Amino acid sequence: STSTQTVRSSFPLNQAYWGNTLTDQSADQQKTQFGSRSSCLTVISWNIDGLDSDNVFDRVKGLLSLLGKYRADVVLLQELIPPSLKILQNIMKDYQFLQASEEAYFTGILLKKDSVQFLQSNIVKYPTTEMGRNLLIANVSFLGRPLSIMTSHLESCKTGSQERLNQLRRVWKWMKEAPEDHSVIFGGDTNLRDWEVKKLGGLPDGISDVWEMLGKPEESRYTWDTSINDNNEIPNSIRLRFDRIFLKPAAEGAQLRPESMTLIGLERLKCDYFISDHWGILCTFIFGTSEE
Amino acid sequence: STSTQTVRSSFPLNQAYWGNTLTDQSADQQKTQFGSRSSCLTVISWNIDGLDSDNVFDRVKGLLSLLGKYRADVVLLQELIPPSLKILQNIMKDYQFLQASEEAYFTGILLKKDSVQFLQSNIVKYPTTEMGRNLLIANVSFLGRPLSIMTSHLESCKTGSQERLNQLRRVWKWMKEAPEDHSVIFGGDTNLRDWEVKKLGGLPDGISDVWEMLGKPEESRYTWDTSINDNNEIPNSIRLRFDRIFLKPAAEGAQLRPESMTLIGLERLKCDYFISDHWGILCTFIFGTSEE
DNA sequence: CCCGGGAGG
DNA sequence: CCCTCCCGG
Repeated sequence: STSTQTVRSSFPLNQAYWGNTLTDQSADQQKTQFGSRSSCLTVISWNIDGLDSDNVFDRVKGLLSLLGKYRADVVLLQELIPPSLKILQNIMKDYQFLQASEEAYFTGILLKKDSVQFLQSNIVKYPTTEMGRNLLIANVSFLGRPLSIMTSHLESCKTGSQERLNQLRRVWKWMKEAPEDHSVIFGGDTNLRDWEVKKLGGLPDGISDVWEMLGKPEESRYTWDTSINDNNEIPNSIRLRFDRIFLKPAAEGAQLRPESMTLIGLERLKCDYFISDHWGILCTFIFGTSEE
Repeated sequence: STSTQTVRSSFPLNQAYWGNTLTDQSADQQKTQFGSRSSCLTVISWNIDGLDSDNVFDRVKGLLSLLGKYRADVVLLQELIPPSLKILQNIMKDYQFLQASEEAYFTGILLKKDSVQFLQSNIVKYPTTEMGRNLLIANVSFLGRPLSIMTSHLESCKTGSQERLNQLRRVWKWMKEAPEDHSVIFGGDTNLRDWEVKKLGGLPDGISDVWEMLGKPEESRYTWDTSINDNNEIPNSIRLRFDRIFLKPAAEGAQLRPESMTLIGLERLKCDYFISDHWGILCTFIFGTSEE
């Protein structure tokens, strides 16, 4: 349609296709292209490095391109900043935006309106954070089933270990205390080192690490990888699994289980930067029984 | 005698009195003054901060003054450097010197010849030290009883924790494997934090921390204390019990037990420095039965 | 030989 | 947002 063309030309990206004027037909085709079915839940989690002010516009364009390509039901973003948020909101009219703050940088939950029904949200404070971090929660309905969606950007840097683990315990506590009939998905930049999780005695009963559930695929292990990503100009090759997705399935009924996990944002932009210093995680879930 | 005067005047310290020409009478008076008896073993352990090149001569003079004041049977030094060692050797003719290395800085054991009979020595390597540290052992006879005397300067700094604990395990192993009829005394700069000992499950059976045996006296707790000692110009007040003495009594016969522990080197020199950034430990032991 | 922060790789 | 080194406190 003309209006669709207008949206495209006002935002000149080769792969960009956005707007609430997009026909249902083309949206469905899009979903089919990436193997989704209507019972499949697609989640993206991504620290988009709002603290890096270089090439911000190019990087947001690249982000929009990929978000448009995958059209995830739920997008969990960390290090959103007001200008980038504004751009996303202006383009992604078919998503509902929740944000954990208005200032500096913060997390956000984007819910695809046509598949995810927003019910309520909650912002949980981390009382001792020195970096303004918190936990953002959205309770939603997806295919008639209740979901709790959570995201956070846990305290950064090796030196933040103690505080980060306090925050992680709080995340797990909120996951555990979610209603039993809710499937709970946490996705975010945890800044975790494996030894830190070990230090807490591993994951609590009932909560799983989605990457581990999928058999620890090497190709989607490291979400922060300076051997490839040089946005930060770090000469050493360091690879860490900072970004993680945790799942607590509902106690009864069809169980949500992970189907795939892929890293996104691996392509270099024309400006030679990557969209972020983190790769994004694209994760699909499906409702099923243990029998199938 | 004239030669004694010569020694004194060639090393102009108010409190210095040294030389193998010192009369037995004055030596005994000296010992009596500090409460020693012939069955009492006096041990000094001290990291004399050879890595600090400021006021070296003044500091060595101060050290000599105190070593002369106490005339310990055994002196365990860490951070000896060749020039300081040479001065000590030239003055302290009544001591036998053992050193763990010839280069850089190293530990030494000084044995008072008229009370301690040297039998043999051993230098144990720490295979993974990054700071050239090792364990120096002397087997001696004191009052006809066999003693194992050990000293070491365990890996420094908070970051050296892992290596330091490896070294500590090795020290304890050598203490445990000393002959059963030997009393074993380790004294040195362990650089230990209390949580590190806890991490190893505490002291092994049969080995005790002398400061703990004496009831953890607060006044001899912290051997490194920047609230008083400003040699390192550290503005924060940090107090740590880096320097420790471990004891493994002989399996049979009269048991060596600690009698007192005092910190030394607490006075400021004329140059306004302390002798070292560490206090020294002055410790007395006595042979006795558990009945007395 | 404490700790933290800042620069450079 | 990695690490190491250096400096100042």
